[in-house]
Amino acid sequence: MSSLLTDLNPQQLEAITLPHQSVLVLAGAGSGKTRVLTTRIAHLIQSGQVSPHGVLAVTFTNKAAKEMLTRITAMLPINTRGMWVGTFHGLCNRMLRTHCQDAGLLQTFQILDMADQLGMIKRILKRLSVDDKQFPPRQVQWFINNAKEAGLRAAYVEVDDTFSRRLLELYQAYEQQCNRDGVVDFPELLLRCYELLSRNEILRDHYRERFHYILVDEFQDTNRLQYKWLKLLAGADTKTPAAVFVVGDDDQSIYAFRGADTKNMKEFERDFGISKVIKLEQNYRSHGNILEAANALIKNNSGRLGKNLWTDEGQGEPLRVYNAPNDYDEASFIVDEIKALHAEGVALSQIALLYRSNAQSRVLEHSLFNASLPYRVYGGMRFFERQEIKHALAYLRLIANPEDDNSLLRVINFPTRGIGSRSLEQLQDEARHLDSSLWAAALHKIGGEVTIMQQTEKVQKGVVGFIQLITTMRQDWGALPLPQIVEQMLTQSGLIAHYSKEREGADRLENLNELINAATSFVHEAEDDSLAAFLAHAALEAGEHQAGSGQDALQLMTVHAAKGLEFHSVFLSGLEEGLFPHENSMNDTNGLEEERRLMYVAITRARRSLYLSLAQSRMLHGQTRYNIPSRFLNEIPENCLKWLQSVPQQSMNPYHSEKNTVVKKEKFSQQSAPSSQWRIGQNVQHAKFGLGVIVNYEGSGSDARVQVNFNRVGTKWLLLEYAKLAVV
DNA sequence: ATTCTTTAGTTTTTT
DNA sequence: ACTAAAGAAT
Repeated sequence: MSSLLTDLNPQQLEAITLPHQSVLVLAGAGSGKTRVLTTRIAHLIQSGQVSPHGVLAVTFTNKAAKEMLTRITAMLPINTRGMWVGTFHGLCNRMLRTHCQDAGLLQTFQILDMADQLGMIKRILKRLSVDDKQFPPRQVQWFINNAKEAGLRAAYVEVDDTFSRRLLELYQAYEQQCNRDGVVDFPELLLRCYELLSRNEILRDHYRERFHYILVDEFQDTNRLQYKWLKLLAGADTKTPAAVFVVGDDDQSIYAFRGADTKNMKEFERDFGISKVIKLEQNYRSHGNILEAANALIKNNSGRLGKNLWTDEGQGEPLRVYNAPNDYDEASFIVDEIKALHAEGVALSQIALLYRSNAQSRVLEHSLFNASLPYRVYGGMRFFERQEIKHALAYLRLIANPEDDNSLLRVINFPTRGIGSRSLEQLQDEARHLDSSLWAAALHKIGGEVTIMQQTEKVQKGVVGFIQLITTMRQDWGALPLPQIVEQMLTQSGLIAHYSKEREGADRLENLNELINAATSFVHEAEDDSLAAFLAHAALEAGEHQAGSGQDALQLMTVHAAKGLEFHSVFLSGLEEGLFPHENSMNDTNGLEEERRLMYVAITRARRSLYLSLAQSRMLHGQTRYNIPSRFLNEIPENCLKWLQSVPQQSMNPYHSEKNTVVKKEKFSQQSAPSSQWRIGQNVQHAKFGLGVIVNYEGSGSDARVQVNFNRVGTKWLLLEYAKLAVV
C-alpha cells in the first residue's frame, strides 16, 4: 500500500505494522533493527495512528538518536519537532529543565560529567578528612552511582558493616553538596526525573496522555532505573498503557559494567503482558563466513535467549588473521591492508579500525599518520573534556550560577591571580562557618572587611579581582547572544592571554576558538539557545563535537563505540589474552561472557571483509608485555579463518627499528654497557621471584644492577653479582 | 606565590 | 606512557 513497506520480510513487516500494543522484538545483529524501528515510526504517523507529538523514542547514544531522526525525515516529509527522540539522559534533562521548579532544581542547574563528579568527591573526602587510601574516590563514586542506578537515595540504602556505613555517609554528604551547588550527575538526571514523575500525578498524567507510542532501541542495555522510568512513563500498571515497542539483542549486551541488566527483557514481558515476541533472524549485512564465525563464538555463552542468524548471501571471503611480532608491525600490516583496500575502491569511511581500549589507538594513529592516511577517532579524548575547554566551561557555569563550587575552584586561580592554597583555605573555612557556597563566603568576607579597608586590600586583592571579574561577566549575560558571551569570557578571564604565552598553547587557542564556533552553531540548531542549554549540551554530548567530519576518512573507535554501526571492512586489533578479553574481566564468568558479546559485536560490524590481528609483544604502560593469542580466536571455526604469514624483514618496519635504536643509544651513552646477555627486554628467571623481564640497568662490574619486572611480584632492583638470574 | 621536579596512580568499556 | 598531585626550589 505504501512505499514505506516494500522490501520487508514477514517478521519485519509484522513488527512495523503491529497495532497499538506492546511488543518485544529480538533483533540479531544486522537484521534491520534500526530500519524496523524508524519505519514503524514513519508508518504510525503516515497512517494517522499518531501525530509526531505522541511519539517518544529512546536510544542509547546521541549518534543513534541523530541517525534515527535523519532516517525518519528521509522517509516522511514532515516536521519532526514535536517528536521526542533522544537518549535516556537527554530526555530526562529535557523534562527536568521544563519542570525545574517541581523537580526542586535551579533553572540553571548544571550537569557533572564523570571527571567533575570525581573531583567533587575528592573535595568532600578532603573536607571530611577521610583517608583516601581507605576510601578511594573512585570506589566512592562507584558506590554512589550504583545506588542511584538502583533507584536508591542515601536514606534507603541498607548497610550492614562499618565500611559501607561510611560510604553511605559520604553519599549523603555528596548529595547535600550537589544540592547546594545546583549540580546534577548523570544517574541523578534519571533518578530525579523518575521521582518527579512518581511524585507529581499531574505531570505524570500529562506525559502519559501525550506519549501513546514509546519505542526503545538497544533495550538490552537499559539499567534498572531506566526500566523503572520507562514503566512509569508508559503507565504499565494502568488500564491504558502506552504501546511500548522494545528492540533488543541479549547477545549484544555490553554495558553490564554500568548497570545494564538483560533481566529487564524478561521483566518487560511480564510487566507489559507481552503476548508477542518477534524474532528477526535474517541477517542482511554480512557474508557467510563472518556470520558463521560470530554464531560459533557466541554459542560459548550460557543463558542466551537463543536465536541463530542466517543469511542469503554467499560465504564470501574468509576472515584474515595476522599474528604480528609486535604492535608496530601489527600497525604497519593494518596500514598496508587498508591502502590496498582503498586502492581497490573501498571508501576509507567504509573501513573501521576497532580496538578494545582507547589506549591502543596511539600506536595505530602513529602509523596511520606516517602513512598519511586520513582517519577520524571517535571517543578517547573528547573536545569538551580537554582542560582548556573545561576551564572555559567553568567560567560559563559561574556566569550561570556562581554558587557552583566545583567550577569556582577550577578557575579561581586559573590563570593565576595570586590566590594560593592559603587564601583558598581561608575561604573554605569561611564557607564552612556560614554553611554556604564558596562564592557567598567570598562575598561575605569582602563585605565584612570592607570597613577595615587597608589590610584587606592587600590580602584579598586576588579574590576581590576574581569576584569583580565574574560579576562583570554576569552583568552582560542576558543582554548578549551566546557566542558573544563565550568570546568575551575568553578574553576577560585571561584564558586567551594565558594560552598565547604558553609554548604548546597553539592547539589550545584553536580549541577555544572552536568553542565559539560550537556556540554559534548551537544557537542556530537548538530550539533553546540559552547558556544553560548550551552547557547541558556540552556535558551530554561530549563526544559528538568532532571537527573535520567532511572528508573521507578511516574510522577509529573502540568496539563499544562501534555498536550499531556497520562497515564494508573491519579491522579488529589486539586480539590477545589480557587485552581482549581484558584482564580485568577474565576472572569471572560474567565478565568473560560480556567480553565475548563484545567480540560478537565487533565481528558482526563487518559486511564484506574482516581482519583480525594480534601482536606477540606490545608496549603497555611503558613496559613491553608478551601476550598469548586471544581465546576467542580458538572459538572461531578454522574453516572461516585464513592465517597470514608475517614476514620478518627490517625494511618492512622502519619505524620500529628506528625507535629501538634511539632508546638503546640513550642508555648506552649514559651507562657502561652490560654484558650482552643482560639487556632490556631480556626474559629472566629468578629462584624466588619467578619469571620477569629486564626493564633497566645501571652500574658496572661488581656494582652492576638490573631492574626486573616480575610477573608475580612487580619490579625489583637486583645486584647481578648476588641475584642468580637465569636467561630464559 | 609560583614554578620546577619528582612521584604515584592509572586505564576497560560510556550516558 | 601520561597525567595529576605532592614536594622542593626560586
